This record gives sequence, C-alpha cells and structure tokens, in this order.
Amino acid sequence: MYVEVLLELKNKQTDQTYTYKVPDSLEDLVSVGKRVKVPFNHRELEGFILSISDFYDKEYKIAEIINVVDEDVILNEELLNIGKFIKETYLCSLSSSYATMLPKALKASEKTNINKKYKSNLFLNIDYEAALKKCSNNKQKEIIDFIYENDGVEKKEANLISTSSVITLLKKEIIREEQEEMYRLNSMSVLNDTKKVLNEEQQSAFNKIIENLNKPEKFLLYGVTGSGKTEVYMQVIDEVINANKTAIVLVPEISLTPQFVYNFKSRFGSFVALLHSALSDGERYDEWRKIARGEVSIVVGARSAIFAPLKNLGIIIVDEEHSESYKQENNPRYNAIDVAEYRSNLNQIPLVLGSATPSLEKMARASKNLYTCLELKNRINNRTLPICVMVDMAEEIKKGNYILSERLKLEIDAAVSRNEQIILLLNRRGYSTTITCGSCGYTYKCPNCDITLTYHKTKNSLRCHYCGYTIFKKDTCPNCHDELNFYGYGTEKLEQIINQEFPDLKVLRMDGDTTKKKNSYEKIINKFKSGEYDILLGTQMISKGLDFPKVSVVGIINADATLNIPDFRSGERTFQMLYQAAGRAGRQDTIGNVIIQTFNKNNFILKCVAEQNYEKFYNYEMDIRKKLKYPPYYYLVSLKVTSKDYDECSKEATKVVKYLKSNLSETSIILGPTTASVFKVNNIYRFSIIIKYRFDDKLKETLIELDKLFILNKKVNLEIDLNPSRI
DNA sequence: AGCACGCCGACT
DNA sequence: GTCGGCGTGCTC
Repeated sequence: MYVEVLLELKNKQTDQTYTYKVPDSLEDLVSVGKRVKVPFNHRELEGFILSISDFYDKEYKIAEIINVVDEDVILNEELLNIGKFIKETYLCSLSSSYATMLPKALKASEKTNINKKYKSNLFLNIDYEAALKKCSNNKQKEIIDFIYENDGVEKKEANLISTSSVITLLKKEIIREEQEEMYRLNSMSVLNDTKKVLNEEQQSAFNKIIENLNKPEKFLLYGVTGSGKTEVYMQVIDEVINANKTAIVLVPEISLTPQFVYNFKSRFGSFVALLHSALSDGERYDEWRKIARGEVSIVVGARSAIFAPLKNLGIIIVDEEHSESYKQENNPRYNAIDVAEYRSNLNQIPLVLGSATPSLEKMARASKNLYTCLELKNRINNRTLPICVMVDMAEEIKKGNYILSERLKLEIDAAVSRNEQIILLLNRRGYSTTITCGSCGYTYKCPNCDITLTYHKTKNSLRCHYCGYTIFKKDTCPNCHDELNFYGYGTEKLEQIINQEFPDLKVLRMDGDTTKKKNSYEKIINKFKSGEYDILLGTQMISKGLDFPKVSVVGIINADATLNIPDFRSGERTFQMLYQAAGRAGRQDTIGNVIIQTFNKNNFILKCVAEQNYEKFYNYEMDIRKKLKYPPYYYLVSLKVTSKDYDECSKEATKVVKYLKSNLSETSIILGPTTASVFKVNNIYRFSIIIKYRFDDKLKETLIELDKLFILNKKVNLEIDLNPSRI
C-alpha cells in the first residue's frame, strides 16, 4: 500500500505530494484526510494523506511512513475539494490552503501541544453490596453510595468527600477510573427566545428561500437597517434544521461578540457552535471537533467559519455581505463569499447574502438576475428612518467652530436633556495627524515607512500606524529647536474637546487603541449600553451593527476623511460606513437625528447618505465604474513587487509589466508599475501593477507562469491578489 | 522550511 | 592544514 502525502512547507517548490510506503502494521489505520508522520530529507514531518494506491511506478526509492497521527479523518472529501478550489482560484499553494482552513491544533506543520482535554469519572468495579462490605470507614461508604446513586460520578466531585478515600478505593480496585473527552467551552443553552411573527415583506423573503432549499440558488437579502433580517435568517435556519440539515452563518468579526450571537444562542441553544477570534487554540479545536462529529447543526462565525466541517449542509448565510472582513488580506487571499458560493454549488443548497448597503458587485448581479433580490423596504414595527442633516464645515470654521458644528452641539444638548445617548464617528485614531515645525518645516516621519507619524497625547508619543514604530515627542523641533505645530485631529483629540465643551457629560472612546486588550471591545459596549455614559465616540468600528436603543443622535465629525482615500472603492466604503452609522440613530421609539459634517457639501455620495438613498448612490457609482473600467464592469488583479532593494524592485516590476503585456490578451488593460500608495513599509519598497480585464482565458496561466519566475528570486517578492478589496 | 554539500577566507 | 562563513539545491 502506498500513500501520496502533502507536507506543509512554506515553499511553493515543495507544494506537491510525496509517495510513501505504508508498512503492513499501519494499513488498517491509514485513510485519506488523516495526518501521517514521515521521514523527509533527514527530518521527520507531518503531512496529509491525499490519496492511497496499491502500487507505484516511480523510479526513485521510497520511504515508509512512521505512524498515523489521527484517529479521525481531518480533511473530508468536501474540505479536500475546498482546498483545491482555493489553490486554483487564488493561486496559492495547496498546503497553505489547508493550513488556513484548519484550527492550529490540526495543522500539519505546527508542533503544538494543543491537546484534547479529559475529565476523570469514577465507576463501581464490583457490585454495590460487595463494595459496601469492603469499605473500611464511613467516608468510603459515602463515596460508594454517591457513585452508585449517580451511576458514575466525576472524580472532582468524589474528591470533595475525601481525596484519600478515593485513592484507597481505587487502589483496592473497588472502584475504577475512566477518562472522558471533554470540551473547554460548555455550551450553555439559553433557549429563552421564540419565533417572532414575520411581517409581510419578511414572510415573502422567507417563502422564496424556503421554496429553493434544495437548489444552489443565490439570494441577496437587501433590507434597510432595522428591517429584521436576522429574524428571517433564524426562521429559515429553523426549517433547515427540521429537515435534518445544517447551516453556516457568517458575520463580520466585529459584530460577533454582542447580541447577534446571543440571539442565536437563545433561539437554538446548544445546536450552535461559535467560531470567533477570541477563542483560544484549545477552545477552537474543541469547537471544530464538535462540528466535525455532527454534535452541532449551526455554525456562527467570522470569515474562516466558512471552512466549518459540517456534514449535510443545508444553507449558508452571509450577514453584512458588503463587509471587507470576508476577504483575507494575506496569503491565501481568499474571499469567504467566493468559498460560500463554491459550497453552495457543491452541496446544491441556497446561499443568502444580507445587507442594508449591498456591495456594487452583488447588487449588479441581482439586477442581472444572477442573484434573486429579496427586498425589505421597511423597518420593523414601522419605525421611521432617522433625519439626516449636512453641515458645511467651511462656514463653521468662519464662526470659530473647528471640530464641532453649532448644530451638532445643539443636538448633543437636546439629546442629553431628553436623557438619550449620542454616537460620534471620527474615522481616525490618535491625537493629531502630523506634527510640523513652523520654522524649518520638519515633519515627523516613520524611518521604516513612507508615512507621517501620528501623535498620541496620552503617551506623549508619535506612532506609525503601519509598522508600530514609536518615539517620544520632544518639546521642540528636533531639527531647529523651534516650536512645533499640530495639524489634523483624531479620536483622542476629539475626546479632549468634548470634555472641554461638555464637562458634565460622560464620554467613552472606542478605537484601535482602546480595544487592544481581550474583551475590551465588549466591555466598552456594555458600559455604554448600561446608560451611565452619554457619548460614545470612535472610529468606524462603532458603525457596525450595534443596537443601542437609547441613541438618538449620530454625529459624523469628518465625512470627508474616507472619501479622499485614493482607492476606487472609497466612495462605496464611505457610503456604506456613513449609512450604517446613521442607522444607529433612533432604533427603538426615538426618532434619530444624524449630523454629517463636511467640507464637500455638494459631494454626491454624501448627499445620497443624507437622503439615505441607496438606489441613487448605486446608479451614480455604477456609472463611474463603467466609465473608469472598474468592478463590477471589469475584474481586477493587483500585483505587488516588493524588495528591500529599491533599484531591484523597480527593475523587476518593469519586467513583470513587460511579461504581462506580451502574454495577456489585448483586451486586458495593464497599469503600472507605480510606487504603491504607501511605497515603503517596514523598509520594504513596494511597486504596484494593476490588471483590468473582462474575459481573458490566458490570465490564470500567465499569472501561474509569472509566479514561477519569482519563486527562485530571493531578493524580490511577488504578491498576486485576485479581486483585491483595495488597490 | 531546513538540512547537506561545497567552495572560499582567517585562524590555533 | 581545518574551522566555519553562507550560497545552492534537494527532499518520496
């Protein structure tokens, strides 16, 4: 018997299977998808068995496998196929595909000590009467009774009676100890929630999905904020479970902690497994085994939960479909929604993508009837959408209001007097964006990256938001010792200004700096929810799917910040973020007020936000994309050539473009090379090349060949990103 | 990746 | 002479 083994080496040269002989003694244990330990070039490594055969016809000599690592199959047939799909779609190595699909404990390369956890149980070894007779004291009798009454007990519990008696009984073999595998997370089943009555729109969306449960139908559930998409998901899942099938629900990482998860737990109890980033490696391993063994029917999780080894999958739901968190930004650069489509086709089951602000790509597919669009136009219980007002900051500055406009200050006061809460969005952390010397023009810059440092006042330090480089601020210019000027502002400064202007109000700040510690995100949210704080200010993380019933005012401090980022999707991102933030206002019985502060009061996208008109935004933005040949009209590939050596990097980037131009079809557009938007990060130079194409049958082949040319080049690295989320 | 092999410079 | 620097190449 021979096996093909895939080793996990981080090198594309070794991304192939190696043939090993299986000794007779191990033949019964071997099966496809299990890990085996094998000798490999004077070392011992672990790898996955990808296939088994009875003979081989290779000329080289063959080694024998050392042992079989797993009792159970890790990569089942579907997972094996998903891995191949990822390799072929995103041009990464097969071993790196499987590596990202599995929890750390199951990776072939990691020599971790993440193990199964066991608990000890005690049982009677002889019958009850005989056991009692053999007891030499009352404590022992008590233990025997305890075990007898409960038909076996946990050793921990018995030890509470008397540890030494337990030891004695074990020694005399009156009782015996057995190990039972246990999970680190005890799935508390809340089960205190019941189905809500669907309104007409929800019901019709529900019906359409239910009618297609055995088809690979793709749905776009386009429902305004507060229209009750979650209830539709849950009732659909209920149907799926009743048909003895299982479900995956993907959620952006950020909305995983709060009520979304709680809702699922209280509706479905222990049928739900959770996969989120706060799990320890051990906990993640346990959840994974629960899923693989069929002990749960629903998996709720972030991006990588799309790889959950559920059998008999019945539906996949992706909430907040427009979220960029579904695309992995390092290798393999997969998009969980693409994988979801693949699994939907493979299993012949529906895929439901939900959003209040669908991505242009998905809405375009819906308008071409490639997806079925299910629309929820109204908020449940006929709640009204908030009222949006745009404030021209150019006018405000004339009045001396640099950061907070008159209107916003009034609304804050009014909300507080009504005992309501306020959310302020400022998508930039830190205190001020740049520090420049008034005399010589010296600007603090990162020595490793091509970017100015951001001043953080609480630590009196300047930090690079790319590589983390930090220095302490001097009192004067380090060059000419003259005075320093501060430009721009971030969340830290906003917090200070609010404290000055509204000394009586209690303010919470939430950004990348205040949420670094584990659970701090959840803590801040709970603090704000409790009502003891008046204002929550923060970066875009406060705009995502949070439900604070008492919030009636949302202030967007600087709507222009994200609008001016040089990326073709910046308009779309701005619309999505501001629209979602606006949706935080007036969730229950209050009417929401949204104040949008801007220097571009005539900007069309901001007007669309103010009117809360997605269709208008969609038509406008689609028109631009068509004219500029961007997605969804064209597909993109982003190539990045990186190196520590600037000249080498530039030279190779030019070669890449030449290669592409001579190999791709003439209809494809090749742009570059240009220095990337931040052209130096961590002392590595970056050149960017963009391919725009509609149909190019030579594309994959050309990129694979190009990639091969760079494998052996140790000085220069090439990264290929298909359908990048940013360029 | 990581280990061996190989081909050069600088030392007890 | 030989110890060890790292560039190159291969691993069933």
